[in-house]
Amino acid sequence: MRFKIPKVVIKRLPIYLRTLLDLERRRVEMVSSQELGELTGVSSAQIRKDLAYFGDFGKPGVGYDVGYLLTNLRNILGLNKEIPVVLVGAGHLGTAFAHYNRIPRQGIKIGAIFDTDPQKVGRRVAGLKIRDMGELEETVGRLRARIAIIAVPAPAVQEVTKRLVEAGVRGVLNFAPVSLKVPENVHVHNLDTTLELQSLAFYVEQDTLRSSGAEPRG
Amino acid sequence: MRFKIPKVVIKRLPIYLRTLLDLERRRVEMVSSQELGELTGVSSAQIRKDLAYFGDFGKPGVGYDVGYLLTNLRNILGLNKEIPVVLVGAGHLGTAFAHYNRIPRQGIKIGAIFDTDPQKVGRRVAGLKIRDMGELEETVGRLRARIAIIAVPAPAVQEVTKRLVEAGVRGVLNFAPVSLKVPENVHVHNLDTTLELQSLAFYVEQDTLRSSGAEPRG
DNA sequence: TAGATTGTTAATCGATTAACAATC
DNA sequence: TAGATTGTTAATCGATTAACAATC
Repeated sequence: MRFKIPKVVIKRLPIYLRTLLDLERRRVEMVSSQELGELTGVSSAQIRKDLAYFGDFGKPGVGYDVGYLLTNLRNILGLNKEIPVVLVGAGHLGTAFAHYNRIPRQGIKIGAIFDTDPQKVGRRVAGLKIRDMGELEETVGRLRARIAIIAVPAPAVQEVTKRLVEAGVRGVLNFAPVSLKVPENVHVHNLDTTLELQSLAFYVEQDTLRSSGAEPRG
Repeated sequence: MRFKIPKVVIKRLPIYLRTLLDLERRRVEMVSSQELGELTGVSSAQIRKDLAYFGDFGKPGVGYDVGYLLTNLRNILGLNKEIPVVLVGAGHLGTAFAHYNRIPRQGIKIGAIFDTDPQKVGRRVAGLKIRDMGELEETVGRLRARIAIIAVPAPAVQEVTKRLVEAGVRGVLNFAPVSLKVPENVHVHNLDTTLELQSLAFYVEQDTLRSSGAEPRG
């Protein structure tokens, strides 16, 4: 990249991608930043600015070609080829994830599933055989997996992450409520239901207080 | 609240809460903003500023009393009492969520689980009987549930949300990859694995290009 | 051409960091 | 008291919005 792209911009690109896929499915050929803004909830100015970090994809007076912008977004995000990921943990959450991603989306394909439980090892989930954790390093290397989804109990997450990183993983999607320590060349995205629920509780509580006429902290 | 609290601040409060719970478990009685910062990855100045939105909880020269700050954070987030939530969808993801929250954490307690599938209705998940969607409104009302977790297929999410909101729900945790339309007094938090994976792909791809010496877009 | 919409610059808004007087 | 750390103000940094010349 010629200069640093803000993280908020990268977070929005998949939203644009999803919306454009929907437009493509509906045979829409051109879209303006205004229209895309209404569909995504992002301002038109912001969309134009976000896209301009990566190139000039639009035509003044016309808008953006849906197919052309889709191709470019896929290239930017690195989704223009198959991306093998490994899933660690075949509990309820891991199983849910495996089923949801049974069919690869935008190149992202689960290449292997691991678990420690001997009862589970060898069984199949979403068409994939559950492997023993002992095969982790070898499999990650063979698949050249750079991304891992971690759906193991919180106490095991740090150790699993360490092994994955040593095996070559550079991006981790973590579902456990822990702050992972990783080298700075490794990227962690957390999906923490507890944090989201607790912050949701704040807003719901606020609204309840307000509507009941109570006056917090004077 | 006397003035508007930034959303980023509210998102950090549960992180402080979690870390303080850990300190309490380890019998630590006092903590400085500096120490809390090292444990959470948030700067000490930011922690002091965040907390100061809600009151003066610390003592100059000493720091924060762990128990006292915990109590206050619980009060701020509205977690000082039981918070009934309903879970819609008893598929893999809903089941994972139910098992993880079998024991209430910080007051948040699953009060009911719903599904449309007649095969599932009546069966038990994490000690709770799965109810038919027909009971949704009545049950939400009876439990006075203000928060719902939605773990149903994407095409059903908007309709389910509409019914929940009409029944009194004001906060929604949505796992499906859709932009929910809700009245402005309803809060939606999205946990979207697809978006997180795709943005992760960007960073991993970048690093791969950089380390291989390739030069993107000149 | 006339109308529409881009890419980009300048203005605004908001959040983080630095610094320090107050105070335990 | 001397040392430490808070709460808060001012300075900095970053992201969003507004506006418009360029151009299809």
